[in-house]
Amino acid sequence: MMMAHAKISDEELFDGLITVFRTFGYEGATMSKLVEATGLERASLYHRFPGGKTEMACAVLECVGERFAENILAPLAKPGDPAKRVAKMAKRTKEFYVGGRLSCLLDTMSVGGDKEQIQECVSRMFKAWFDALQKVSMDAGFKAQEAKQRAEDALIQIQGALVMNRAMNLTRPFGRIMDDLPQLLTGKD
Amino acid sequence: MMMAHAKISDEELFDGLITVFRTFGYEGATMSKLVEATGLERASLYHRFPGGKTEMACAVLECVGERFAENILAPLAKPGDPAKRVAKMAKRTKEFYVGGRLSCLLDTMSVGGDKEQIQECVSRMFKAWFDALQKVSMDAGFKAQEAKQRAEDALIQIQGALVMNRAMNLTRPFGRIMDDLPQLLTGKD
DNA sequence: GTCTATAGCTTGATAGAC
DNA sequence: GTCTATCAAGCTATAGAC
Repeated sequence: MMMAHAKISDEELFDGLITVFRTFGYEGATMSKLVEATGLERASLYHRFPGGKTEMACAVLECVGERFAENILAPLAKPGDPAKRVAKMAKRTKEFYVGGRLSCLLDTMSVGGDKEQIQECVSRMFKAWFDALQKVSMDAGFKAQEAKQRAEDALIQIQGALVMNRAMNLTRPFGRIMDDLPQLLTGKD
Repeated sequence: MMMAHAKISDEELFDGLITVFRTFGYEGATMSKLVEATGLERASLYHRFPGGKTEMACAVLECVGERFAENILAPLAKPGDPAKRVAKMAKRTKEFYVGGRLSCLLDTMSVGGDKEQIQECVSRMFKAWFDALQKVSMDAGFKAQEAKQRAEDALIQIQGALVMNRAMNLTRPFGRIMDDLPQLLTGKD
């Protein structure tokens, strides 16, 4: 029996790809899993991404980077009280990772890292995240060096909490870390 | 041409297996890579681990768990000043992860986690690590609840720093986190 | 206890119809 | 732009010689 042609939107397509790459990492994200998650056949995925799995992975990273910038980092650059901006960012981050139950794509995609192109994408996106955190910390009155360290600490704690959640199924630490972010980045609640 | 029989010690064998699983995760650790890293042929690996890749992964986790308990967690349970014990633990941890340049096996092995047996191993070993940290924090005078939170924070920061190092090639945060561990876990330096 | 050789399946990727 | 059908290569795992 012939299957109905699945004409899906870019958003649906990327939702499927993101889920697979985030859950299984680059190596674990097989074409079969990507086909199942998107509803498109192999050849259709290759039509959209002629560079194959590597191009899919990079496109997925870029897509998540854009969504992250719009939904999570944008509030950090708005005017107003830095502590309130960070609180908003923390709330959005909690939602983005579903209370910590989802892994970070940048984490899982960096495992095994023998594809230079992917490592470069991951590194660049982490840098954008870091810069946004450092900037809001400086807006709160911290000098560059102090703000840099606080931004590092924030990223470390977010990533660490997500790892602990994946490995031990602990959701509480992630929530606590998120709630403490305004204090960490701005010195105030 | 016939290859010389490679009779290697259990330690050499596990060194090879650990390196591959830690670097590439469970999915990325292919038999070819394991063969190359250990110097044994496929069939010889299956002779030692009849359960195949899954059994190898579990054995590797147990082996690392033992080494970790002996070299890193043991100093925590010795008599003496808790802050000094933690400092010793931190020093050993730095060496274990080569200044942060190596990933944590528990992290990379938990990516993709569709093998229940492996997830159970990872979770159990994290628990042992956590318990040792909580205990030394209680030895330093903190009540159970406070010590639990400090142990959580310590694990989160260690894991987070290792992720940041892998993804962004930043070694400095890991060293700083390690140096701050005595303060975090005991309240003193 | 290690090896060579191979089975059977899945992988990433491509050709060509519609 | 999606599909079916197929490829060569790589995968996990096994059989059997020494």
